[in-house]
Parts: sequence; C-alpha cells; structure tokens
Amino acid sequence: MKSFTDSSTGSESESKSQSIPETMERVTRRRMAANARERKRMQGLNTAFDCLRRVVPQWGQDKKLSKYETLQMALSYIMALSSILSEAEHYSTSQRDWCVQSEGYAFLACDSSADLEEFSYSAESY
DNA sequence: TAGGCCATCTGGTCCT
DNA sequence: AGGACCAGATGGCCTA
Repeated sequence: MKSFTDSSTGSESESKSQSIPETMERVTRRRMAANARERKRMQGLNTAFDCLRRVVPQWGQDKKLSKYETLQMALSYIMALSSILSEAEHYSTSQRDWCVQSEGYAFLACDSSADLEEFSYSAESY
C-alpha cells in the first residue's frame, strides 16, 4: 500500500518543476492533511465509545467490550430502561403516591458495572 | 496458527 | 476547494 506518511523523499525535485500547477508535493500535502483529519475523527469516535462503555453495564466482564458489543449493550440497556420507565409511568398514573425508590429500581443509582445481577434483561432478548 | 479486533490509509461522495 | 463522513483494504497485536 502506498503511504503518504513519509514525505521526505522526492518532494524537492518536484517542487522545482513549477510548470505543473498541481504538483505531487501539493497532492501529498493534501493527502497527509486528510489522513490527519481522519485520524483525529476516529480518535473522537473512540473517545465517544469509551464514554459509552463507562455508562453501559459490563456484566462482570474484566475484558473491555468491543465496539460492536458496546453498541449492542447500549441498545439493550436503553430498551430495558425505557421499558422500566413506561412501566413506572403507567403505574404512577394509576397510583399517584407510588414510590420511585422501591427495591426494583434501586440499581439505577448504582455503579453501572456492579450489583446488576437482578437486571434480568439479556442482549439476546432484543 | 487462525480468527477477532483495531488503527490507519485511501478514494469516493456529499456538503459548505 | 476543502472538510466531513464513509466503506474497503491492509497490516499489527492478542488470544484460544
């Protein structure tokens, strides 16, 4: 694969031939800038994945979730939480003084990775 | 050693 | 024209 990361060779002789406006040097410079932007973009994406990993349940895994697993887990987690929320809303409309701090929902305030054994939704169920 | 995951490069497309 | 986004290709690293 041809790489533009090493631009040290050949650029000087090409810059002397000014008859061609779009020199190789110029193309190389543009490519390197695009590579740098892409790298930065992917780093931003990975930072976002790390943030997501921190808020998503890990199910006691010591190994870091892959990107695909992180997305799957986030999807399951969101589905489960919205299910709980709609259940709670349904319950609160019928019984106004319903206590949100009942045992079944206490885990919401927990550290995301711990104490989630009672959280009975699995990724396969969605 | 094969397979999974990832980072990077690259060219194409769309948008400003 | 240049930047953002995307998908394919490629090579490196790690683990079973």
